[in-house]
Amino acid sequence: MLEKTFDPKTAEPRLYAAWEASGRFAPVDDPAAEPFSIVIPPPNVTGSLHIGHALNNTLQDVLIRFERMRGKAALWLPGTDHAGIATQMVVERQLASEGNVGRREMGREAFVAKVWEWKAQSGGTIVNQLRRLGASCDWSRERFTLDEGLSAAVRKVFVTLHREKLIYRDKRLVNWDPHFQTAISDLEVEQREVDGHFWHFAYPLEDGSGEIVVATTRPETMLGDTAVAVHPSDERYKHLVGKKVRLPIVGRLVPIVADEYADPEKGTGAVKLTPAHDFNDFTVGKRHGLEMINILDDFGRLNDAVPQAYRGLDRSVARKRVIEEFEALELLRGVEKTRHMVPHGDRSGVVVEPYLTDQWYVNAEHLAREAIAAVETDRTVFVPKHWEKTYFEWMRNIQPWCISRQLWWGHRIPAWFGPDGTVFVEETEEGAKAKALEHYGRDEPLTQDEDVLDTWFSSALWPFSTLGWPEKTDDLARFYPTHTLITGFDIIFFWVARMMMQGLHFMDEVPFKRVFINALVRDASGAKMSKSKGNVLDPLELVDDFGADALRFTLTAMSGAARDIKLSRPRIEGYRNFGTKLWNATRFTQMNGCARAPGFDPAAVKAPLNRWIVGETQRTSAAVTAALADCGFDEAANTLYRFIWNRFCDWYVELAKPLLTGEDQAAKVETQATAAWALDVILALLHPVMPFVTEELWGQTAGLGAPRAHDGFLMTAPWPELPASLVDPVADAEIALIIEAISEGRSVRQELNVPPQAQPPLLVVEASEAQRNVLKANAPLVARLLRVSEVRFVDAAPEGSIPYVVEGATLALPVAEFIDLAAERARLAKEVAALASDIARTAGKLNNPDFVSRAPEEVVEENRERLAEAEAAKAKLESALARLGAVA
RNA sequence: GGGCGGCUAGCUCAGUUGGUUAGAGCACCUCGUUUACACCGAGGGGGUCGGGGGUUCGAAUCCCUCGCCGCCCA
Repeated sequence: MLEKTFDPKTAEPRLYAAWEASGRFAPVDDPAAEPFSIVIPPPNVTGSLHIGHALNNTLQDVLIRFERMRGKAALWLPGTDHAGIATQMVVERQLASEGNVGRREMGREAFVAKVWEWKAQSGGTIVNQLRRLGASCDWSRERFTLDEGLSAAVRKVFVTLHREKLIYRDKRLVNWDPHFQTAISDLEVEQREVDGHFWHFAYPLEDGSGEIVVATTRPETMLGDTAVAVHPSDERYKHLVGKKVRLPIVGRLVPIVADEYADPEKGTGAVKLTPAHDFNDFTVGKRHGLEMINILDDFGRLNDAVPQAYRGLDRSVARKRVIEEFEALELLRGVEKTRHMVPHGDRSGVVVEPYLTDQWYVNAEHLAREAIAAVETDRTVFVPKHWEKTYFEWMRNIQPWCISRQLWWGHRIPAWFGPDGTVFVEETEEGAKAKALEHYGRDEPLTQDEDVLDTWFSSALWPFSTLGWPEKTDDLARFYPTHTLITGFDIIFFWVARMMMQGLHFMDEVPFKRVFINALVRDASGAKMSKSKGNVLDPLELVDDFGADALRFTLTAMSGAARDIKLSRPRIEGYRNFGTKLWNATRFTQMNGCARAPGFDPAAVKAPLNRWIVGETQRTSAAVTAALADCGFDEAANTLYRFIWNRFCDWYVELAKPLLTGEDQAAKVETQATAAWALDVILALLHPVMPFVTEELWGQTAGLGAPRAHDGFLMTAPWPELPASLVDPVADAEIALIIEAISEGRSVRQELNVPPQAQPPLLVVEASEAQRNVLKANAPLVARLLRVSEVRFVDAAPEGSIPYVVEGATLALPVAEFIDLAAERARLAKEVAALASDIARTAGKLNNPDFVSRAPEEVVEENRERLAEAEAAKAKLESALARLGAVA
């Protein structure tokens, strides 16, 4: 006998261990099985599971379990990402907190060794947390972006793209993060609106004929100014173009140039140009051949290109000093407050500097062409579709991708420099040496590029590098392209787009046929969860409190992708209760001898109740299958919830009780077998969403009756495929009548405050022949659930009985002695009013010639029937009301 | 400034291609411990579907417009 509730705390670890030990997380070996693969969005190796991971991985697990049960060779390939900046940051912080020397003092080799140590120590955290969630990843194929195999893939891709001139070295402005002292890509820059000022600075004209006033939000950059620009058609300044100004403080003479970049409407209409520290100024500077003076060092301090007094100052200190000096020189012409966008590093949070350096770039524009075309032609589809727009928007305006990072943790760039700066890009040092020998005619010392690659460079290869590429492995042949990618919209650019580019370029095939973009999890009030706000729900804590199934079901049921998920504990609690409900329904069947019958054929059951539940089960299985096949995770979950709770438990189990305890042995046996059959189907359908409780129940019921065709784990049991012919409309109608008779009768009783103990008969006043037969055959059932003494057939409702109409039949409860006549009149009047308004609406439609002539025939017919039914019901209730009036 | 998403019951959300009386869960009120389940059962109240306009026989659903909220890009 089952316990009263499921105990996730003990059962989940036990079940997971058993699954994992079975080796069945790996795809089946059967070459006939259709491959179905997904690759995990690799979490940061040193990270820990947050609620977003929980959602994303739950959906992946739902999908992979579904396809595995459908008999596919289902592979969910897991792994982790080395997460360059993030990990290096964590380790540096840890070193500092332990009072160690910094990484620079420590040296590259020692530092990287430290990071590996940290990875060894904390790298297992997140994958173990995924296990707690129930993720059925094939751990035997687990990969890490810095694995030797993946590193080989990275080198091969780099070298190939370099040969194709799609990777090149260039000196241009990059986004420089002074905190980490590295370049970052455009995507890693966050524009934040901040309060600032416009300072108006006067630059004296060289010839002493006056001054020109420029406005700037960044005073310190004036130390690197090399021109002033005005709009060519700006009458105020036309006469100054070609003249020079002498930069205060610096003393440098710089030209006034005419350029359309200067906006006459903005500020003073004249703009200072610092080509080495502003993206716009850089472009203008190129146009006019201006000098580019870099005034900063890697740390964001002023360098030796500025006057002595400023050297070594932090940029923020320098800003204050410049302003003070302008004031002292009486050249400050004004200050206005402004709000403006300032670029910040997304990891460091510090203000990013445009900085002139040599970096490696990918010609993303070239690679994007095919990636755009593939989505345009639906070789890869986004679900929901509208995310394609976001993808296209970015892809069509893509900029060169800066891929070098001045970090130590990552894939070191496979480029070696000779003494004269000649670069040799090869997969190995030996290869580079050979090329150098060829080039120089003798051995020359080579030094490898110090930089590493952007983490996303290796992530972009994930769908094929994890399958063994560049080796021609069986896995690669079998599982590439992958089927579905499930990820968040926040990394469409970072990751999805780049996988599309690299996959198409190197595999000539899209990396995945479908991309499902999952929602963002927020707190109950809709705010983004963050540690600083303290509104974070820790998925592991939720698993502890409610079990993994409850959390999974909640996330799945709320995953309607159009909107954010507002997660709250009461919601999870409710779905925990759902698991308990199923548990107890199983417990009930167990107590009542429900067991699988050998050779049970659901199409052959006789009792209408059993025929009905068989049909309902079929409908549910078809709906759930269609939903899951289409990434309709929420729909699948909600369909199951309604079926299991509101149909199976609320009605089937209740209606089956008399059969299970009754005298009719044949009906009893059939019901036991049907219940066992339906429950097996339910467990299978629910398994992808709630794997633990279903697996446990599957195991607990394994010994009841005939053995299952599949006697292993539910996880690998076949998915229910039931023919639509199992639906029996006659049985449906019969059960509908019974359910309605009971429901409506209960409603009458409660509304009129008939005492629960009272057991009047149920009177059947008017009903069709078929309906009479159904009510007669099921009299004990109705009597029990409606708490009436019997079902009695009468010719007319006696005085003081309370009639109600269901499915066109008139039933009545003789409960006059118990009730308040005024309450009953009110009830009837309310019903009559509701019917009257319905009649008015329907009649209005039918009296409209346009409706009758233009609406489809079946819609018109439906309305005619509806009107007739409502009118009949209204007449019955009105006569009852009249009788009551007479009594009073 | 451009784009996307949202606005439906007190709260969180469903509502296929326009077509019964717009649904569910939670919360709330009433009743109930009938041999699966109080992590339960029965019943009930509660919405002019953000505003306005339009198309249509018919609009929560399609179109236009305005408002508010959130996000992305510049």
